Amino acid sequence: MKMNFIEDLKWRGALNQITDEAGLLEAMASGKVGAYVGTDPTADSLHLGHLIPFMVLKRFQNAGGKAVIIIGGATGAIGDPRPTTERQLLSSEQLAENEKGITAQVTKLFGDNDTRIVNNNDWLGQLTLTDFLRDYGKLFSINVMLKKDVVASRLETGISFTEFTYQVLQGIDFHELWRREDVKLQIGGSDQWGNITSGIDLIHSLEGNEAKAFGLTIPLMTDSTGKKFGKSEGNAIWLDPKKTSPYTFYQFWLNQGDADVVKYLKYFTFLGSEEIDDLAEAVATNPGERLAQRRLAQEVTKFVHGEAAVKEAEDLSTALFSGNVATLSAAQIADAFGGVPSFEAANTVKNIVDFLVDGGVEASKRQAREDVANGAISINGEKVTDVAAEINPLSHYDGQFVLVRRGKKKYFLGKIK
RNA sequence: GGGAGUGUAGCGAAGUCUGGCUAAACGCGACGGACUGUAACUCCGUUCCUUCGGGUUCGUAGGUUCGAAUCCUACCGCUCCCA
Repeated sequence: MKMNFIEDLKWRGALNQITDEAGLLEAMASGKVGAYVGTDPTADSLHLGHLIPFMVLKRFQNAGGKAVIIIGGATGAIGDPRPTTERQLLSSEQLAENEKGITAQVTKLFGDNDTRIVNNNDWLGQLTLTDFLRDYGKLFSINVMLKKDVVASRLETGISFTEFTYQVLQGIDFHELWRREDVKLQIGGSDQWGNITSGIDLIHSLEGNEAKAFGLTIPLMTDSTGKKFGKSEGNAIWLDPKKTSPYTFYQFWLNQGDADVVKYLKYFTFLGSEEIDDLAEAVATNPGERLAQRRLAQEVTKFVHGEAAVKEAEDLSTALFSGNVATLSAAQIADAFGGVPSFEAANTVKNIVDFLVDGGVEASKRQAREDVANGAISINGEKVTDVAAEINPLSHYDGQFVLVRRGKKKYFLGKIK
């Protein structure tokens, strides 16, 4: 049985609020309509949190819609208010750099025939202050703006006029896309509800109450322990392979707990209900197999980094967790371990503790000594427990590499200069 | 402008009255180890640096003292109340 776009989202647990479910389905049925997700260039890469609305947009596209993505060059210069504190403005250089990075990533994820990627600086950047106040400002009621959750929470601690205005800009975005790209739906995280409804209200003001415009938000993602999703050891998981290697990315998904994996399969993959039900069954009957985790890791890594990256990540995982790394050749090391954090090492014999600290594997000598003494350190596949041990970087792999393992599964690759 | 608080290790939070036993309780996080499914739970260890002698810390700068996170002075930051 085939579910429609909304039913599918509900089944996936990916629907938080929607303005007019029946109206949206009707609009989708009566012709090709567009939906958009906006993202501000607050960093030079997207992370897993950003992926959530994009996945929904992709589903919309798969359901026959047109996908539009706004890169918020202009809104990013203003800053979407956070519930607690004012944002630090980004420099225009930083902003430009972030825009470049994020545009490239989005293009990689969505860059096909049926996707439009636009930058709101193209229209917001042209708007003069007086036009802004006359054409749009009149249509926004301060009273309504003050009631938006984010603004209300900030009235206690203070909010600048700049950030207060953000919702107007996002409203203009929605209208602009409505006008020029036939976009009828805006998709965002649950914190975007206020901004989305601002846009819908603006469209109604400008185009009449009959104008079709819809909004949809996605629930905040948390793991089974209630923690915010998407961090690994305190670090964000980035989509940029230079910031988070495909191997680390793959491992992040592979290591998800049984309690979360089915939820994530629904959220982050395009697998259908039968297949996910089967995987859920596998988790219940044979959790040790981790069939669901493996499938999750494959699917998401494929979506973000491509088929080849999946194979590399799996090969590397196999090498690290089952193989004997000491027997690998230098070429195999170079080939397989590209995804592991690396450092430069001198070609001279060095004490193990100094070697680890100099390579950035350990933060201090005290820590290094502790880990060595605890048997947490392996060099080229051999455990080193003597704090006084000397490391000869040229002893393995044709003198090109030193493979360091800290703990059970953290690897570092020393490249000999 | 007046008044009352408050500032301690990554975070939270004791210690301050009654100076030394305090490199500083405890919790969280983080990092290791055992167990295991490259899990979860649980358990154990570590968590300022170190040439392992010691060194440098409790907002900042001075002062009192044999000795200060603890007492005094000034300054800076934050919070609350009144105007």
